[in-house]
Amino acid sequence: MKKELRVKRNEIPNLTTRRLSIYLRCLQILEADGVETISSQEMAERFHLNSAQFRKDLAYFGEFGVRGLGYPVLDLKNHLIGILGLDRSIRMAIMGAGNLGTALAGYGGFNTDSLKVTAIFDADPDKVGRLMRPGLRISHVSELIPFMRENPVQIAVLAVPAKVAQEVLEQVAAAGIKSVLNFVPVRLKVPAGVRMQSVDLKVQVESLAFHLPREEESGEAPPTTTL
Amino acid sequence: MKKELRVKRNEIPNLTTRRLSIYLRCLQILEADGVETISSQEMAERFHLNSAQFRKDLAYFGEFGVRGLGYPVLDLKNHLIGILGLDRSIRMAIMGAGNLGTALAGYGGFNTDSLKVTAIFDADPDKVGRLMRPGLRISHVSELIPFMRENPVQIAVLAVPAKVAQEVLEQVAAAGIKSVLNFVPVRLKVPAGVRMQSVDLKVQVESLAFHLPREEESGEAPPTTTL
DNA sequence: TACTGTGAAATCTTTCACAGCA
DNA sequence: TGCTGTGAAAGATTTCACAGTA
Repeated sequence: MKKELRVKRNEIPNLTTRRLSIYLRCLQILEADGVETISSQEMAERFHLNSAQFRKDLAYFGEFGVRGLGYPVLDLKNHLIGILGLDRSIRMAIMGAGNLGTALAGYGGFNTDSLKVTAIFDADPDKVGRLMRPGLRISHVSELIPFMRENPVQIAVLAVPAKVAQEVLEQVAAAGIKSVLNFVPVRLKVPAGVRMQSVDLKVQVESLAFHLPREEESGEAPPTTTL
Repeated sequence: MKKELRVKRNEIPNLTTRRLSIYLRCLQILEADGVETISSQEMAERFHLNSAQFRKDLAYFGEFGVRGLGYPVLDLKNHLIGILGLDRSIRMAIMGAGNLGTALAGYGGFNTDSLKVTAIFDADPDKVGRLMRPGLRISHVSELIPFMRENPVQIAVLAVPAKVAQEVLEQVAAAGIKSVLNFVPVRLKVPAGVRMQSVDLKVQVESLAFHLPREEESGEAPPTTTL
């Protein structure tokens, strides 16, 4: 009784979604290592995961395992690619050609088989026209809407200065981009119909700072790990 | 009855910790705007937060508000700085002077009053010695331990190639660094006594991909926002 | 009066533990 | 036998709603 997707897509826990992407990465490693079948237990040991969680996460989408044996690596990998929607080409535009925007445009994880950075925009006329790498020239933000008509992108990456972030987010939404990965450390009002994920590097560091040992304290605080 | 910290530090929910850092940022904006007092309700409206959550998050640490009035902005800001431990200097080392490492070394959020990037390491002899900016020269990884004796850092940022990530993480731990912000998209075994936060950019994008509309589907999926 | 601080309820997520199948 | 798939329990987090107070 192998069904694809047993509950509505938006009922899948957010954290499950993220783990799928991690599982996919692990399976790709196993595939490269020539492993054909793996049990949830072995998977957990090898990649520091939780075996029950692994099984339950997958169970939202169907029955991919074989009782008594485990999961067929190649098959499960392909299923995950389908579930995540990585079986087609996903194009991304980077908004902001600063330090971070430039690094992200060249980031390996954003330039894979399915994911592609196909555009980068900036407001600075000095930067516009510059070639980031063969085939990737910096365009002016005002060209976003005409660009989208020729070469639609599905995801925008926000890496602009804080002052203009809200404005650029609205332009992105107006251009019809529905998914945004935001790196700007500012509270944004998300336009209706847009899905936004924020990566806040300063928050990450400050939450590490919170747990740093302090002079006034004694006693050990047992550290833990996230993600 | 104003106590600082009513429960043990490691009993504070992880998500609360992160929000503290966001609250601090909001308060800094309010301070710059000359706002002296703010209610949890106003706070929520202005920054798209949840007012009950704001109150409850703060309640882990003491009573900072005035009933009938709200919270004194300056005072609460200073409390949060103390709670997060940003009232002292926190030094960070970037491991890996590639694309991302270089961008992070120059990232504004990592170079503030309290946070400072004071070192950057790489294994490539061609990069070693290069000056990233005045006062920040790329060192060879093998110099990490002697460097730590002279200029201890509290946080390491892992931005090295996946193949060497585990090895570098262990070197970092051996050098006595207890907090790691990891950008490498790989499952790492975290050495005992080390706290690690991972930022996985590919996972972020793929979880957006998961929710992208598909050809085979009809019907609207109402999008939402994280963080 | 207009707010905070907070128990209690609701919701969400993880983990347990085992029935059932290859 | 050795595993998966999954209800049910436990645990964590958010939200409600209101007593209490400046």
